[in-house]
Amino acid sequence: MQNNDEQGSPSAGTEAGENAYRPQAVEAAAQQYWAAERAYEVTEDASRPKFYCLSMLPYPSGALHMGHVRNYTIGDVISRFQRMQGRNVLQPMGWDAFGLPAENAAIKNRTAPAKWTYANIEHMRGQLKSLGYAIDWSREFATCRPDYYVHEQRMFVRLMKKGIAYRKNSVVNWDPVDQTVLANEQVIDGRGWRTGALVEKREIPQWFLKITDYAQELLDGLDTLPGWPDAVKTMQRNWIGRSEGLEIHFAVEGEAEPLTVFTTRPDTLMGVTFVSIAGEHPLAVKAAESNPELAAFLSELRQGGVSEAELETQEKRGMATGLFAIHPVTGDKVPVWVANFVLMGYGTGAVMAVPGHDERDFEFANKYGLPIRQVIAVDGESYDASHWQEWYGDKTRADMRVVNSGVLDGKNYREAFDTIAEVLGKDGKGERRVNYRLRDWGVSRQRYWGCPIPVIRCAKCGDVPVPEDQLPVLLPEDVAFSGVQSPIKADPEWRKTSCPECGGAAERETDTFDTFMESSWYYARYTSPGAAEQVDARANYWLPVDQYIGGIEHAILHLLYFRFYHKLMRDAGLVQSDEPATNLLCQGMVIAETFYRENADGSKDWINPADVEIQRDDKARVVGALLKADGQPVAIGGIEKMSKSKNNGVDPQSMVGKFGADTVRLFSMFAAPPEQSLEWSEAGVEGMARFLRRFWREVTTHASQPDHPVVDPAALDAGQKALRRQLHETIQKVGDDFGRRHAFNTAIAALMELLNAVGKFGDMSDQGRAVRHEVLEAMVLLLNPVTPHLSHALWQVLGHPETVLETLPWPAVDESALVRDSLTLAVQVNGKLRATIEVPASAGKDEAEAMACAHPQVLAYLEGLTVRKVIVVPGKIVNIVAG
RNA sequence: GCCGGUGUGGCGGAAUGGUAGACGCGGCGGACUCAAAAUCCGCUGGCAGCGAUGUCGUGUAGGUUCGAGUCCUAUCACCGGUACCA
Repeated sequence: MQNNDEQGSPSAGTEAGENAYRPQAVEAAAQQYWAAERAYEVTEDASRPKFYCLSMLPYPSGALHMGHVRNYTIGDVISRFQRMQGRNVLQPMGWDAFGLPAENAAIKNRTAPAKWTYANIEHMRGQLKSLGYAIDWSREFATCRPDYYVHEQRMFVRLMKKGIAYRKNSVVNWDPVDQTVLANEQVIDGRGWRTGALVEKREIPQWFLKITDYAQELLDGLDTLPGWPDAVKTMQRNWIGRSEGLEIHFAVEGEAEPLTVFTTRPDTLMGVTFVSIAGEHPLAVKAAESNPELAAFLSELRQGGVSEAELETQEKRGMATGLFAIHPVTGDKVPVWVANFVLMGYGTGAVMAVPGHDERDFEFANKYGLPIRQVIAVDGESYDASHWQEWYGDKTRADMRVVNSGVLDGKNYREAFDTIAEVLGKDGKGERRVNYRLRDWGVSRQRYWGCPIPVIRCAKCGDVPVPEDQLPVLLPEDVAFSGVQSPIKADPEWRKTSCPECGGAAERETDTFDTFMESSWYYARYTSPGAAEQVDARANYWLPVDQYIGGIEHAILHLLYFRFYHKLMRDAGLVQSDEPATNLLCQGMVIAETFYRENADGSKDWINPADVEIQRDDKARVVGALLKADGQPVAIGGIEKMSKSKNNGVDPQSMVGKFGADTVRLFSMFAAPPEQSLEWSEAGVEGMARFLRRFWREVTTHASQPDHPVVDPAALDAGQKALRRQLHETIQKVGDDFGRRHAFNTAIAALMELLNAVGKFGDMSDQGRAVRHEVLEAMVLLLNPVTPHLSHALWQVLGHPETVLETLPWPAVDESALVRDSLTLAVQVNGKLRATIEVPASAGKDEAEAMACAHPQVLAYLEGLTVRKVIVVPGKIVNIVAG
């Protein structure tokens, strides 16, 4: 059905066929040559600067999608560019092979997750290879193989011994019908996605890594990363959430243990009118034992999922426990309430409530009729307990003062903070404390398709790490997936073992690791293929990663665990650097238009953009769309992230088949700057194919011309000089755009402009052909990072032997070619453009000002006005201020 | 809810406080062709004008500046993350 020649190679079968650009043949030849030469396999080389260019490794979901193509093309352009700068470039690839989708596929298709995963890897590797990336495939691995995860297990048992890995209870989503733990993604509107049952919160024991021990270092480290985007660093800072405050102990009537709260606003302590605790707090649980109404409320709070987005958007609700806390300064009794917005996982699970000066407490107090006390005042504002105002909660205002608070009266935030810290400290009722929002990393998953946690549970000895000589703990791959239950949890035989310490009967841990564990250290493993330990000395040659590239959706979790794990490896003596990557580029999503038809029952059938024809009015505005198959209208659903559910994904493989890899690569780099979202447009892709055909034709036509002398800069006429100047300006811009700005789209635009100029340059004289040759040869090299197959072929057309282009140097800028005789300046009158003037390049400010003021159009605007001031920006603009 | 980001012609985007709309797509007109495709040439932000040109214009409302798409304040919409999707 699909005939490539019909759509892809328009000149096939025409007279120009001999000379035509045939991407399939060009790409196959280049890829074969690179493979035969092992062109991109690298080893450590102390004589050259290294460059480690890393793209986030793919999850083998089944087929490559456009997001992968974009990610890996950005990495490949940077890699090839850096090679042409003389660097020893490592660009590896692997597979993040454990994960939930393999289990879902297993349940749906009754296949083993391992089989599904390996088949996907085979398929996707072929797809990646067809795109011609300069990858060192000899370093490839899949994280689901024991020779990969054994190192992760070994690290974990060592971390247990260090006390960094520990076990505690924490809350999960529980599906009461399937009797399984659900991922947050599997909870939809508070119900399990398969069963539709109301989800409950349930506490179970889980393994954690003490990332909070590294909170301060992770925070401080951000200041050592100028090559990371500010947005990512800001998000990580806020996520870690360092705050300085006081931990304050409230005695509770009838209880031996005090109730401890953390607050950043001890200056408002005298405004405390109640204390709020989480539903899971031991005090609340105890109080509920003798209070059926409270018990009912607590069980209501247990309904629903555990995600922060769900918890934080719930209506604020609470109930009195009947308990009273004693105010540490006044000795007053204040009630203890359960509130659904206090989370057991944060801080101490209890907060002091200051409704007068905290907006959430203010709403809560008004809802439940709890007292509100003003303890802060600012100049010229009166306090009204029925309406919240911004200044109530603002501790930064210079004129804020504490009131109604005894010894604190008249003090500002800082003074009151220090005073109360001292007062409470003396009595042992409170102390200064730095708190982090960051919580320890829960690494346990109650799933099958993951790395087994190497722990043995013994009734006598407790949790015992699996001895290192017994590692790896293997995950069986040949399993039947009967229901939703993990096969290793369902199999009593797998669990059975003996305790390494007492030798008695014991059971293996059946939970597996969070898949973020594998993706936290894979970058280090690429440097040390085959190493007996996690990494060897080679890691210190390649690390840190010089350029890391991946989606912005990883800004917090993956990129924080990645930094944390690197520090764990450093503290284990495995690597020497403090941070894993010096530069980070976060690419945007790939999006596309969606189309659908609505069924009688209101459901929607989503139609792929490839099957739809767009209708436009005479101003080219989109007015509708037709299904190609039946010519009948379809509805337009808006532009969204490419996804299976909206059927708006464009298959990279079919695009490569139709246009060739170079065209696909060129479009994905041209259509948008890398950090913005990219809208797929097949018409846009056709434009790129057009550009490459024109370039091909220009080079092959030129190559068929007679020989020419070398360029003699002194002998050039104005037209030849102008083209040569544009070439060297373009070399300068493309180098800067690729190397520093990562503005690939504008680099390509400049190359298109250069080709347009060559197309108009009809000069067939000796020097004309010599300049054209210089331009085309440089363009082949400048385009090589983006369209390496085409450049590989055209380099030979230009008379060179076949070679790996990355062994050639990047074109050099000839500064003397950039010199201009005159410059164009914009002339403004009162900030509005009124004329442009040509001034000699040597002209100074005074000369430019004089010429601007003498311009007839400018004089017309100045009539009747007095010139008050003239601003001259050399080479840019003259602004005449007159009135 | 909270944290971060984005908003410019019909569309993707360009403009690193200095001529808004480079480059590409789409559209319109023309050349070539028996015809079509491909290719090539010209035009293409709105309004007014035959035109030269004028005028408005970067989500919305203010502000700073000789000069603001760019900086500041407020606001709206959309996107990403929110700790078990990866």
